[in-house]
Amino acid sequence: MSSRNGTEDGQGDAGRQAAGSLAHRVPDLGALELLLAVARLGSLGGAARELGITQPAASSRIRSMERQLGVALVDRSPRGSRLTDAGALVTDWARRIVEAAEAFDAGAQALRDRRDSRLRVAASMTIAEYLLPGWLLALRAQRPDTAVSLLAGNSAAVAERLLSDEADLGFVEGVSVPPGLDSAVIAHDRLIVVTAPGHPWTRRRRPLTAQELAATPLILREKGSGTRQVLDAALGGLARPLIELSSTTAVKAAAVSGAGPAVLSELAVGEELAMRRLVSVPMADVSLARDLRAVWPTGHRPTGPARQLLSLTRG
Amino acid sequence: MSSRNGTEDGQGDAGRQAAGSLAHRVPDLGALELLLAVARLGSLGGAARELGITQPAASSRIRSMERQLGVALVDRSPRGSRLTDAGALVTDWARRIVEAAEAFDAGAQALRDRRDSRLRVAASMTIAEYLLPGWLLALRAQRPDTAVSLLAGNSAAVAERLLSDEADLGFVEGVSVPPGLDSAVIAHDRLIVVTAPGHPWTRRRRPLTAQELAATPLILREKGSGTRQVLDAALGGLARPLIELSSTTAVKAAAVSGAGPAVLSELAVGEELAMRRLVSVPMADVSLARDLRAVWPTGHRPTGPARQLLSLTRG
DNA sequence: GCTGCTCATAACTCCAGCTTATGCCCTCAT
DNA sequence: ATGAGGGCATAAGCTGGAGTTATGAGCAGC
Repeated sequence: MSSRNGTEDGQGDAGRQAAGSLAHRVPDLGALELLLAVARLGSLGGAARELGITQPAASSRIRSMERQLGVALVDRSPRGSRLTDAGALVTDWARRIVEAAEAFDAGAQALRDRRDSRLRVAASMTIAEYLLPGWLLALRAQRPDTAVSLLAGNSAAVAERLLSDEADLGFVEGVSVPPGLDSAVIAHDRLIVVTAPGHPWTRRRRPLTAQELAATPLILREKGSGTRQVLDAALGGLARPLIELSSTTAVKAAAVSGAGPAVLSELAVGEELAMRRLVSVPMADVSLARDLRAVWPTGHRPTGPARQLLSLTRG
Repeated sequence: MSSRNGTEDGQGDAGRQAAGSLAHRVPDLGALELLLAVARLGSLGGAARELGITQPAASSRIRSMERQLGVALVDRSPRGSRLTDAGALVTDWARRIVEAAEAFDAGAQALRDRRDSRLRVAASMTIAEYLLPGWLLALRAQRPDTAVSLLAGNSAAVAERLLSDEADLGFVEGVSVPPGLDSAVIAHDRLIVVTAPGHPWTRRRRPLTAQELAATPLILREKGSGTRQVLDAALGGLARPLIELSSTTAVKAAAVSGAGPAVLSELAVGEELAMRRLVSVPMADVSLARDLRAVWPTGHRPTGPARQLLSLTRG
């Protein structure tokens, strides 16, 4: 498969794993970035230069990654390095991790740069969690020098920040727009009913009715949260809580563990649905759609970086 | 914000970053896992126990993560630790990275366990890249003890493995099912035309016609690839290559850099579209849909783990 | 045959993260 | 009140991984 490299590969004791949490079985970010650079540049040394390390460091790091995974990733030759078939696959999977890390970084940086940023954003939790990092990344690609600060809170907090001129642009997910603000719909979201696989509702043949939903104890966010507001409005204030939890994550975890049905934004459960950790239960007559809106103080149309960010969120 | 912790936070020199690639700005996987455990258990010591390290190690690691990010993440108190608001957000972003890492791990492990696995899967590249890791993760959740091996290749290679009994279940994306195999459609995919933002096609008011597409030099996969087959069939074998590249990734990279329009599976460009690195160009009269199919030797209906994996891929 | 690209190996340094040992704070039950 | 126990912090010492420099070897093209 290779020329002279002698990676030795598999067999050894690489078949086993079990030991060590993820961090011991998955190469760290630096190694994954290096792998992507090698894939792109076709050379260990070139990749090393790009990352500001020396060639032997890169060589050794790739080698130890191959040992860790038990798979040969690159085909070394005296005139460059190409990915093996397995390496190409691994590189694609690695790219996913790196992209998630980039989103993390964009978000974390916005969280850190509290004041004196060129663009101050206030957003509700669901948007801050699931959408904003991607937007910030896109913004950074277009304007690398724009420092962005982020403050996450509920609709009222967002409105307050905007009106006191502590933020330039806000994002909310409520049913109504807080007074004193102009808004534009940037996306749509829908609440869906989910349960763990195996729940009786997953075997229903007819969609669930609002009455049934209202009659069943549910895992819910606390009163006052955007999610809960929409649900209560749709059911006429009748939602019966089985438990009330204060974060989307906690609700998901409870639902996954089989505690009962939950109602959540479809943004929040994409991964879980794809992986069959949760199953969506069709609804018949209830409209749980809600708009996601960008908001700003009446009159103060977004300009400069705020306008640019806004334009990124459409589509 | 806290009791006595003294994290000191921000200011220092945390506002700046720029230096160091991602790996220097994003905590490593071990730290992120630790953070998730703290969030779940509400205690540093508890999280430490779960990960098999000591309490001081956990404490110090969380602290250095806070220093790295310049944000206080957990609120320490003599009776436990809770996430701060910022911490909750960071934790959600971290979960994305960890989930990508879990998919990586599931895939890598399948790649390593070449022979003597309980379930041997052969899949075409697009499926192996984008869908299989998630399925393997779901399978592992249900049957942690099932060792899976993965071999990626084109449709012909998949068919060959199945027919020579070197694989138990296959996945292909071609237009036709190779002879000797039974199949079931498990999902649908569509090829879409994409360009970098700013390309003239992104400002079109009418959808693109097949003729226009056929008349324009495109960034394409090489002849023989599943993607190219579908495109050539849809256009009547007329696709004009601007360049031919041998991996989806290379095509994407070329398109992002503005080299020209490309035709790719929508599975492959989800991230790029969301982030506005690429823009989709609507098509008028061409049907670029294709089925993704599970395949197995005629007669040999999947049983055991193969059947279970198959059931995970539907829906 | 020389030059320039590639990669590998060896010896050494350094730091991040781990451990053990210890102490303070707070709560709860006796 | 007072101890027991859970939770966190600090200090000192160890270790391994990742980095460095220095050097050698394979292959291409002039």
